[in-house]
Amino acid sequence: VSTSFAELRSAPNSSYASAEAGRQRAGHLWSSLADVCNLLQIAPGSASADRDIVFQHVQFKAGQRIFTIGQPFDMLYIVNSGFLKTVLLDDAGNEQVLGFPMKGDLLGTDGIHQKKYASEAVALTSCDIVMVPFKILTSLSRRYPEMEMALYSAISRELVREQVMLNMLGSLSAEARVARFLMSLSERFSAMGYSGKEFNLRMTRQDIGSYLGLTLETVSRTMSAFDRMGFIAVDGRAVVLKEPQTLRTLRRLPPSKAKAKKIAVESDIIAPSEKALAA
Amino acid sequence: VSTSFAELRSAPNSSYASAEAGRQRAGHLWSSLADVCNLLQIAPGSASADRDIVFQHVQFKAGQRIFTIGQPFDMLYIVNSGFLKTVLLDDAGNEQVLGFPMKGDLLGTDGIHQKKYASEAVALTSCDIVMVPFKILTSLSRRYPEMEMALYSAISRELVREQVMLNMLGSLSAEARVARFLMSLSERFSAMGYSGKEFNLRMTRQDIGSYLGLTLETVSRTMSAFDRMGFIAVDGRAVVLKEPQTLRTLRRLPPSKAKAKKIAVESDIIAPSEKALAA
DNA sequence: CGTTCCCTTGAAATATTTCAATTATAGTGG
DNA sequence: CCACTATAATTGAAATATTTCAAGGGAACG
Repeated sequence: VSTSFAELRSAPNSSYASAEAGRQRAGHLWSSLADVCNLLQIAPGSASADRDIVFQHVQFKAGQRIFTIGQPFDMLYIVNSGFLKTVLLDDAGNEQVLGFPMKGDLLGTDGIHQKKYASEAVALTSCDIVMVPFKILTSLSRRYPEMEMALYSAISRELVREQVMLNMLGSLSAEARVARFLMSLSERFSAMGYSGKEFNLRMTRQDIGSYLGLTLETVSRTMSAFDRMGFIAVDGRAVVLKEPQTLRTLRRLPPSKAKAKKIAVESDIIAPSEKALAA
Repeated sequence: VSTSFAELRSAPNSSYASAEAGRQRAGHLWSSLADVCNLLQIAPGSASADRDIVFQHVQFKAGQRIFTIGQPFDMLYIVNSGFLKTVLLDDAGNEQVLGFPMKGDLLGTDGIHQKKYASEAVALTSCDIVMVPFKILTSLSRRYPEMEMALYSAISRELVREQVMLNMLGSLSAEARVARFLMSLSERFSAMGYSGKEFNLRMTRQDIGSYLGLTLETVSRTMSAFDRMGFIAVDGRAVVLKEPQTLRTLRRLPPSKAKAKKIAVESDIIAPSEKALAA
């Protein structure tokens, strides 16, 4: 089931590579409007009949930026293949990871407001990206109402996704955040037709930590703990989900219970398999 | 300068009042398209000439819900006056505060995607809200391109606002979050023509804490600390900003410095005014 | 004028970070 | 192809920020 995840994963994470931002070279592929609708999981409606409009693809290598903060906005991007991260940069140049776009995701919508991109997108692996000029999209909206709704819907979905993240950062423990992160990846891989049970992380612990509002050490420790508890098997970037249901519902290791376990372990009265949990 | 903030502020915070959700009574006011553009701070363009379309207002009292999670989406709302909070509810019924909309803010855009509202809006004070049927807005978009852009722009702005919140929750200390929250309120009050220096909080410490990913006690303590340090004067919900510049740039009390101060205080070698900071 | 909710403050508990050292992994160039 | 270097991941121990628990006082509302 799981397709070859053994692609390159260079991601040199070069902090200030805005020089290399932009198009690497003219892509060789083109997509029709129907292709794009399909990628975005939109019912194409009558718009799919439009054969006049095609969209160019561009390829990016790991580490390259699709667009950068402040760059004039005129284009939306749709991921056709590959994995990316979107980030905000503070004045000190520190990255705040906002998300990990993959196949079917729409990028760049945050640029509409100020006519400049508010975040930047970095390729974590080789990527194939469809370029969609915003002007063309709005003109299509006028001709095909279902395209209009699709665009609103895509942006609205992004909004909801961020709301869920805010909720997560505002209310969940480190364990719960990591657990949900893994499940979210799992679901997205499944939706793409890959295995939701076994997959490779494309981002560093640092990236995950930034995304979840945690330090990389906490992420590492939490994953190791999940491994010891038998919820997952983790080896570097390779992850196997063994108890998805546990991960899905994990909110926090109940403090009272945890305390009880700790005491129990100290007095050696519980099974060794449970010691890992309290350790 | 500061207008009468001494309105009612009941906000009984009644957790499950979905029964009272919806329109309180038919409003007596109506807005033209030009009024709406003005409220949203949009250049009206040719659309303002359209006198055929008017939008109804509705009044809400503190504690009432403008819309609730899961309710079928067909309407956007624009705040004409009053203060609200938008919240997410988890399965246990706990509120996660997403924002504090006020005059000029657009509500309900998160409902576009699933055709159901993803969050709910609760009045914190009496509110006057303009109802804008989404269908009418999209039909206007087709007639007036500047209306189309205005709508995209408003949603995009919301997206950026949430990104900034994610950054805040992911990377800032409790002190920095509270400081930025106060400055953000200040700027919004200023933009509305009120005093940005002195204002009343319309939300509880609980609400602020939820919004900032902190407990209400931490919010209270942090504000008290700012007061002791002379950055603000706080008395319940009344706030006076005394050193906005300090608040604006506050990232975290530098640990090394804080430690130095602590030691200094313990050995009684620094000025009393500085003791508050280390205490 | 009592009841309820809200705010403040302290002290102890605890989750998470920070600092530091070690091992693994991937990409580079001889 | 191998060694070399830089980046990434793991883990421990100590430091620290924030939460939790608890109690008292204050403001608002009916």
